[in-house]
Amino acid sequence: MPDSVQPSRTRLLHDLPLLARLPEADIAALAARGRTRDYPAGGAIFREGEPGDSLHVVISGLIRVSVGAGSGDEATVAHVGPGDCVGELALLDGRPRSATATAVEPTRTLVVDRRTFVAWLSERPAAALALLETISLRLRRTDEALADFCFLDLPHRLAKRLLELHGVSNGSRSPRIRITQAALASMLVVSRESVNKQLNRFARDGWVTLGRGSITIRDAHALRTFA
Amino acid sequence: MPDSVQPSRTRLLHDLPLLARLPEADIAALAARGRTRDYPAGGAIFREGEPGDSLHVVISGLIRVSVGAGSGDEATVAHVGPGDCVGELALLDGRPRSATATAVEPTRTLVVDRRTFVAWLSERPAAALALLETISLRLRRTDEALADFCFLDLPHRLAKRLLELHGVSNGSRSPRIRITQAALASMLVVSRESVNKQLNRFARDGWVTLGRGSITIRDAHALRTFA
DNA sequence: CGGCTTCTATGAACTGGTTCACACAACGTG
DNA sequence: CACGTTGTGTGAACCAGTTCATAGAAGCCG
Repeated sequence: MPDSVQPSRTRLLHDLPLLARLPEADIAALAARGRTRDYPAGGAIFREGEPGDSLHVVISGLIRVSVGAGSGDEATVAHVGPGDCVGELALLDGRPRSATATAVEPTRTLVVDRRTFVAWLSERPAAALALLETISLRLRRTDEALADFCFLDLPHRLAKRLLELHGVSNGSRSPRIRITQAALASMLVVSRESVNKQLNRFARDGWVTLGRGSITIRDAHALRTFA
Repeated sequence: MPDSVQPSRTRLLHDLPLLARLPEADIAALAARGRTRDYPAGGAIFREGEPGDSLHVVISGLIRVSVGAGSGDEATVAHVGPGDCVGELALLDGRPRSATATAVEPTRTLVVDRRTFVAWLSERPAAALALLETISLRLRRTDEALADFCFLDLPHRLAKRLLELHGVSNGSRSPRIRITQAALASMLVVSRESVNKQLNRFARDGWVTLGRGSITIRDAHALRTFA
């Protein structure tokens, strides 16, 4: 592999929350052992139930992580972009994929397989500790998502989700969220129609304004106190 | 601490799924540093939101783990008995408790605090790896619970849960599950009445028979194919 | 430009589960 | 043994969110 690729890969892994706090050298060692792979828009990275033993770090593009319900029904669990990763669970425990990952846009990933990763990890105790902490946090977030889903009705969940989406894109300083109502519905695991009706209620209150393929937060404070 | 206590503690930790695959000596080292604590029936081990930095391994008794919803509404997340543990998340990431743990019966636990645990762990890379795998599995199970809750209706979730409860008590070879319908409802996060009505439907089909404080599985196969 | 596809909007009928309001049976205890 | 307490059984009214049906508006492309 050309030397020129190496530094950017290292930086990529370094920005990965999963590994963020590790020494540079360790990360470089891991990056050196990965391979890149490309997927077209709509291409499958992996599917629920498949045996899986690799971690994908997104270099560029966007991946949608979803779980299905047997019947065509499915829910979007997460979107992951550059610097984040998918498939880390299969990496750690070697079990079949628990979700499906699909490229939404043309996407390039850095692939690290289980054997490589475990070998690398077993000689770096500090890395393992950091990983434990990261995975704990993720478990915690999932627990919270479960609780929200159990206890909160659609209006509250929607408000919460809007604020999250707003927060993510807040780096770009814009209150405008680029997302379709159908995609939002899939995240909240409700029907598109319900999302639409609730959004219009928020709009009537002046909390948001709606556009085709976008939602603009007008009163984040009101949304926050509501949620 | 008396020598006589030590071996049983070590065995206890050894049976803990979180640590099961570790060498005996490592486990003994950890057990030696813990302290036992006793709780009366109904006593609080810890509460949601509290700062937490300790792991409790149940020596005897039974603990109910629950999450609340602000409004008095709450859901039972798990029951943990001897050999299992609660509070491991706070241990790993030092965050506030994400759930409440209450002793259902008089309960004795072995307490290991964060500092102790991290010190112990950082000199045992293999342990960290095993832990990572264990936590991954737990994350996976939570994900699955979330998916079930999203996609399955009450009858299916109930059937599934009955089989799980049956499986747990299967060691004692009895198809009779000792649980009240209210407790079951709290696990499934539905009303007691709904559980009752569905149970009676199952009973009409001859799949279960109901008693005061107990449910007896008559046709596990039918339940399984249904769920 | 005209025509297709995607996205938003909205109402009507339906449904799974909730809350409320009971009735009743089993158990425990003064 | 009478009485509170805990647990089960059931119907009626209600409600949040679903499905179905339909319509218009915005963008995309030959």
